[in-house]
Amino acid sequence: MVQIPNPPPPEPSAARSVPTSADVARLAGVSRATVSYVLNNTGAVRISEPTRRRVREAARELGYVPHAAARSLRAGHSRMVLMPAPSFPAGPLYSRFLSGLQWALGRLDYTVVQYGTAGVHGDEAARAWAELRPVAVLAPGSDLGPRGVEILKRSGARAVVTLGPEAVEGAHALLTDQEGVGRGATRHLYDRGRRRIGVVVPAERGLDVFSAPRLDGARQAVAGTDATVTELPLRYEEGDAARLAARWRPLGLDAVFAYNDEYAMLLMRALQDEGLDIPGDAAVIGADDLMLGRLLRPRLSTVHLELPAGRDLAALVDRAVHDPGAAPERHKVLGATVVHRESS
Amino acid sequence: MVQIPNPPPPEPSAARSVPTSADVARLAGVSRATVSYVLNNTGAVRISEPTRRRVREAARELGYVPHAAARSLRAGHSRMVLMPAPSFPAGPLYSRFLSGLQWALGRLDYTVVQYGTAGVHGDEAARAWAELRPVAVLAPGSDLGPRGVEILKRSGARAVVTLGPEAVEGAHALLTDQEGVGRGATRHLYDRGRRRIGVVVPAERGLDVFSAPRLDGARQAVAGTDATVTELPLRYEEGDAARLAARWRPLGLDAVFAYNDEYAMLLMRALQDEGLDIPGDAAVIGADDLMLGRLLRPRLSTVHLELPAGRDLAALVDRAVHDPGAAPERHKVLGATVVHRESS
DNA sequence: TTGAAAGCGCTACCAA
DNA sequence: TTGGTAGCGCTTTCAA
Repeated sequence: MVQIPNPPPPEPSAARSVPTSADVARLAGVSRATVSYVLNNTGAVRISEPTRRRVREAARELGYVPHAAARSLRAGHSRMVLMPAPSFPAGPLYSRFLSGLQWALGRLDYTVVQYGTAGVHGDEAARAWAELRPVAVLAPGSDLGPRGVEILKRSGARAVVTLGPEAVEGAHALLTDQEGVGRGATRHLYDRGRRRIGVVVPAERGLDVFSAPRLDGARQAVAGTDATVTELPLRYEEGDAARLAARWRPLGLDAVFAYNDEYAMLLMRALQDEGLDIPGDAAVIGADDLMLGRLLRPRLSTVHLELPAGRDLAALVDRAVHDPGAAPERHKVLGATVVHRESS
Repeated sequence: MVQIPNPPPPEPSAARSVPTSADVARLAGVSRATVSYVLNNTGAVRISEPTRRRVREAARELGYVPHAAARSLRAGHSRMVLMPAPSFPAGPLYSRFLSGLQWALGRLDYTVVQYGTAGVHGDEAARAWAELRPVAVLAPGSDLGPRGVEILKRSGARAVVTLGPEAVEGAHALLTDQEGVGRGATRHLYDRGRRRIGVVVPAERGLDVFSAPRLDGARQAVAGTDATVTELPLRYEEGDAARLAARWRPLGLDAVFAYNDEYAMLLMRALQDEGLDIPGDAAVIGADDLMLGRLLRPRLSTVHLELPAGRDLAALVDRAVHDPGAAPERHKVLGATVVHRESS
C-alpha cells in the first residue's frame, strides 16, 4: 500500500451514540412498543396513520437501524444461513452456484453469510459458527464431522447441509460425485483405445478433497481391464509441468486425465512444447468445462459439471428449517457429462 | 439434484433446547457469574481450581456454546468485520487477497463475514449491513456512497474502508488505480509503435466498475498524441469474439488492450482463427497476469497487479477501529507493472 | 471466592 | 389505538 496525502482535515464529528428504538419513541412521543409495531408493520395491531408517520419520520431523522442481534435474541432465532468462506480460489462454477443460492435464499428471506474461517478447523470451527446461532449451515463435509453437526444442532441450527463426496451423520447431504467425474473421463479415454492413463493430481494442499475421489473414480473405471492408471502429482506452475512433460516418454503413457481444465491446459502446453502431438501421442481430457478449454488448439475435451440450481438447494434448506426432525435427505448433485472435443 | 433413497430411519431426537450459561451454572452448582468468569478466563477474578473444573466439565457435557448476539449486545460492540460478498466471479487475484486478509484479521481477533447481498443496493444495502452492527465494514466504493458510510457510522461501525477508484467521503479509501492499468497497457502499445488501439470492454454487467476506468486510462495515455483509442464491447463467449474478429480488418486497428487476460485470450484466439498474425497484424495485451497468459502462443503480454497485503489492510482496519476519529486514510493499492511477453 | 442483579435493544403479551 | 413490561443470554459491578 502506498500512503498518499490526505486533503481534508479531521472533522470534529459529533460522535453521537447509536440511536435505539427508545430514542425513536422519545422523539416521536410514543412508546417503544408503538415504534416496534410501526416499523415492523405488525398486522395484528392497528396504529393510526398520523402516528405511523410520526414514528417513521423520527426513525428517518435519527438514522435509526434496528439491531439484528437484539432482535434475534428476543425472537429466539435468526434467519441467517451460514457458510464457511471457501479456502481456495473459487472457480466460476462455484461462484455462479453461490450467487444463485444467495439470490434464492434471499427470496425466501434468509440472510446468507460466509464466515471467514481463519485457520480454525474441525469441531472448533463448528463451535465458532454455532456462536452466531445460524438457522442453517451449509458446509463442505470435509469441514464438518458428525460431532460438528451435533454441536450445530445443539446450538439451534435447524438445518445442516453438507457438500461433499460422503454424507455426514445427522446432516442433509449434497453428494458431489467426484468419483463419477474421474470415472467418466477415464472411461472415455479407455473407449477411445487408450490403455496407459495418467491422472494429474494437484500437489497443492486443500484440493485433495476433490482430487482424491476423482483419482479413485479413474481407478474404478479401469478396474478389471488391461488398462493402468498412474497418479501424476503436479504443481500449478510452468516449471513443474515442464518437468513432468520431460519424463513423459519414459513414463510410457498414452493419455492423461487432468484434475481440471486449468491443469489440463498447463500440462498440454508443456507436452506440446516437448514436441508431442495431441491427441496422437497423448490424449488429454480435463474437467469443469471452462471457457479456456474451447480456446485451446486442439480444443480440450472435458467433463461438464452441473451444480444444483440455487432454487432447489434453497428449497431444501427451507424445508429442513421448517421440519428439522425429518430424515436427512441425500441428493446427488454433480451431473458429470463428458464433452468430447479434439484433444482426446 | 437427484433424490436418492435414505437408508436411516428418522431418529426420535431428544430435541433438547439450546443450553445457556444458566444451564451450565445449574449443572455445576454455581452462579451464572462464575460460569462467565471461568469460561472467559476473566483475570480480575480468582476462581478456585476445583470450581473451574466443574464449570468446564458441565459446559462440555451440555455442549454449551456461548451466544454471540447476547454477548455483543451486552458488550455494546462486536469484533465483526463485514464485507459484501462479491457479485461477480472472483478471480484468483481477489481470492488470494481475501484469504490473506481473513487470516490477518483473524490474528487480530476479528471475525470476517461476507454478507450475501441478494439484489439489494445502495443505502438499503448499507442499512442491511448496519443491522449486524459490525465494528468495521470493507466494501467496494461502488456499493457505498457517502450516505451509506454515514448510516454505518451512525450504527456504530468504527471503521469504514472502501475499495475502488475513488474515495468516498468519511471513509478510509483503498484507491485501486484501474486507470493506471489502462494507461500502462496503452502506453506500452504506443511505445511499441502502435497507433490505432482497440480497448476491449466486457459487455457483462457488473464489470464496468473495473473496465470503465481502465478504458479511461487508455484514453489518457494517447491524449495529445496521434494515436486513437477505440472501445470494443465484447461478451465473454466465442461467438461474440468471432464476430469482433471478423470485422477486425475494416476496423483498421493495429493493437488491442483487452480488459483482462481472459478476454485477451478469447479475442486473440478469434483473431488467430481469422488468420491474423499476433503480434504482426495486431499486438495484444491483457491484464491481471493470470497463468493462462504464459501458456498461450504467442505468450500474452499483460499488466501485473499487486493487491495490498492482508497484513497491511488488517493493520489499517485495526488502527481505524482504535481511533475512529482519525482523518480518513487514502492508499493507492494497485501496483500496475507491464509484463512484456510475445503478443505485443 | 462466589452470588445477586442490572441492563444491553428488541418484541409481544396483556391492560388500559 | 397505545403503553407498560417481562425477558431473550450474557457480562460486570457491587455485596456478601
